[in-house]
Amino acid sequence: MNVYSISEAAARYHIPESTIRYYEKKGLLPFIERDKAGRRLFSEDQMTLLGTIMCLKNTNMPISGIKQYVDWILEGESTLERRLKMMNDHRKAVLDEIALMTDSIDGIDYKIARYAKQIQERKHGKGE
Amino acid sequence: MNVYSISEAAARYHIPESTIRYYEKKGLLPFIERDKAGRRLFSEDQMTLLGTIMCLKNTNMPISGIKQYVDWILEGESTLERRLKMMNDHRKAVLDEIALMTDSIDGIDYKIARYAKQIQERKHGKGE
DNA sequence: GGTTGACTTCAACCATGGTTTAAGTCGTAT
DNA sequence: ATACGACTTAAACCATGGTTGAAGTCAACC
Repeated sequence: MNVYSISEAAARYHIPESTIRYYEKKGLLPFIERDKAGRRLFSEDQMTLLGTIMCLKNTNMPISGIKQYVDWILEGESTLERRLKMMNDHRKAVLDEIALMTDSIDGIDYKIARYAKQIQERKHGKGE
Repeated sequence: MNVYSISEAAARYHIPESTIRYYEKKGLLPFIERDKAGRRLFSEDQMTLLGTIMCLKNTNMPISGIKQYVDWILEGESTLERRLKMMNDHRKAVLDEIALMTDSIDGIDYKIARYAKQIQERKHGKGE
């Protein structure tokens, strides 16, 4: 079984090592082995978990929510339904957030159009 | 010219009054008049500005960025190009963020599919 | 004329999500 | 043997974006 150092994990997900240590301390990355010098060794499974954590983080799930999710994974099969519901609820929340952002872009586009027009008008007005 | 109270402004944009006071203190809402009892009176223009601020906030522009934008508005016509560029840059950043979220949803969907399958399998396995 | 409701100010407080710093350990290359 | 780079810990520090509390003012209703 291949293992990875913290710098490899950090590089793979484009995050600082300090963030990974912080996540471990918060309980998002349980059971990370160490080599005899005390350095973290990430298994393939833990890299995958970190990938999942990044998906959740990228979609603005709070640390506390991610922690709950990881705790349910550790608890085993009996939490499958809860995990499924959590992911489904989260998916919905993310789609809502994207919709809000998309709507807000319309307001921004309106500003862009107005500024572009005003700048054009000012150019044409020059020298008249 | 119609004017609005802070509670009307809060209701219109679904935010707490405390947030509006906070935004004013941060310089996002300049020149708000008061009645003789010291209560804020929002003009139609200021309500519109608050609407724009909410668009920027909903798309995760930091307060400092919104402040810069408002300062440029106050500075007048000479900042039109800068405002246009800012809105264009922001638009691009928002689209990138939406793309990242959309990609992350794929990871979540994968989990949803796996959990749904595992739950199904467990059901069928029961009683065998 | 007293109470109620909507507002005011200012400062203190809070959660979130990390980042930074200091001091130290280990393995390897010179 | 020593210097270097990669790593470790724990605690302190930081920015962001508000929220909350105390104490007070004012207009209007009973």
